[in-house]
Amino acid sequence: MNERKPAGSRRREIAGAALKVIAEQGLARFTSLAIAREVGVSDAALFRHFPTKEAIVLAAIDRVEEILFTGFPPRVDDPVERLGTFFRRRIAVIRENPGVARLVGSEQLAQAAPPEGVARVAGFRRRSQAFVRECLDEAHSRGLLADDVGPEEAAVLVLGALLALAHGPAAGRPRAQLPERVWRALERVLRRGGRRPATSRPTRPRPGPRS
Amino acid sequence: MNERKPAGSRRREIAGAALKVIAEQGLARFTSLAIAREVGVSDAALFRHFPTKEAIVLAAIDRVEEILFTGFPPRVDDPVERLGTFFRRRIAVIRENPGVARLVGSEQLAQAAPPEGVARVAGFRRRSQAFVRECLDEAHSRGLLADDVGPEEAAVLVLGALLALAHGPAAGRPRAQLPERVWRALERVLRRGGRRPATSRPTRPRPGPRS
DNA sequence: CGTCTAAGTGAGTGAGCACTCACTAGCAAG
DNA sequence: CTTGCTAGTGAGTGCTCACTCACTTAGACG
Repeated sequence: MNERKPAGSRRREIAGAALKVIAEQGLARFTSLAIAREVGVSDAALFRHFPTKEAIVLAAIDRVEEILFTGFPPRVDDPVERLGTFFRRRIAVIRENPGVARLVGSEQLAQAAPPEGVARVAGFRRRSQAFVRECLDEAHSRGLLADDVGPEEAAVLVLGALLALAHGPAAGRPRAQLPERVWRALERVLRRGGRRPATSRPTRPRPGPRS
Repeated sequence: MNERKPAGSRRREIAGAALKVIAEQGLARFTSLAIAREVGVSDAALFRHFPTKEAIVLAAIDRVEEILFTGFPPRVDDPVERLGTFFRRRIAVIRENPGVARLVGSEQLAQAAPPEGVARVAGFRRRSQAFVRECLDEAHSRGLLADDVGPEEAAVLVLGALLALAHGPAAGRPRAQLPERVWRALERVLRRGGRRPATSRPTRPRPGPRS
């Protein structure tokens, strides 16, 4: 028999394993046996901690929410800079948790989840989109946006860049700073007067605090 | 017994039905029975025309290629305008074949396909990305690009916008012109001198010829 | 018309899956 | 140590799915 663990910790472990399997192996290989092997127990053991496989998926969705939305929304005054902080954090999250982006972006989680879970994942997307829109609307009404780019189009550009960077290959070394360059390009494009020579006042690098 | 059809036509019909099922119902409901019901025959009949379900998926991938890459690449001299033509065509394709974008963008097809198919779908993405990069590199070397946006960043913006528009909701009426506005914003941002007051010389509306 | 080919069918078959159950055994408290 | 609790197990169970097979019959052709 395998090592025994208290229920709470096993639950988290199982949810994490589910996330890992679905992210690394895809839906087709996302079976209770695969989850169990990842944890190192028999498949029957899973059902001591969760009533169904769907419940495991829901717990995995909880984990995704935790990963995506800690320290959200960033509290930064300037709306464009706030958007930049969000952008960089999302990129970091995607880098550190490969697969999570693919999960939320593609419909894979939705396929495995009960309707409740599908709705929650859709909610994650809406929440991120709404945040981007709000930043841009605020920037617009404060007169910070360049006037040849409406906030609606700007939102598509920002969200799209995020999607493109997330779906791209795991970003080999030479391309590591690409996201940063993309954001700087975006900021120049979005900010009123942001297109003065590139030395104007670029974004603060913010090595800093993860709220 | 059902109406009999010659083999070639049935094959195409089955591939199309597979595409429809996988796009509309998702991977979980993508079963041979579902395909068969879509066509209007029994599931056993499918295997008169294809040796395996995987072979059906491969045929569906052929169909996707046909849909995505007819009239590709556009033959337009100005690289930015060429990119615009591509952008608009892709948007149109996505609009007319809902689901196809989700298929290629998300990993759904990959989950159902044998490795050969996965590679082909990855090739579709690479081909589109390479085209975008080539347009932008050419524009750059011809001095057409604004000099505060490198071709690499520009490619992320263009591909991202495409992704964001494709993944968005099926675009209710009021938002119908959003893709056009997004492209115009992109063009202003990319072109050297494209940011003179918005009345300068925006994109030609091109009501015109589908090559 | 009769003949032959092959598209179509209903009833399987075996494999893999989520989930169950009777049972084992680690661990905490008395 | 004994007792009680529960995490863990191996051997199922029933279900769905891809695929097969013996057979039927549409329909092209002489």
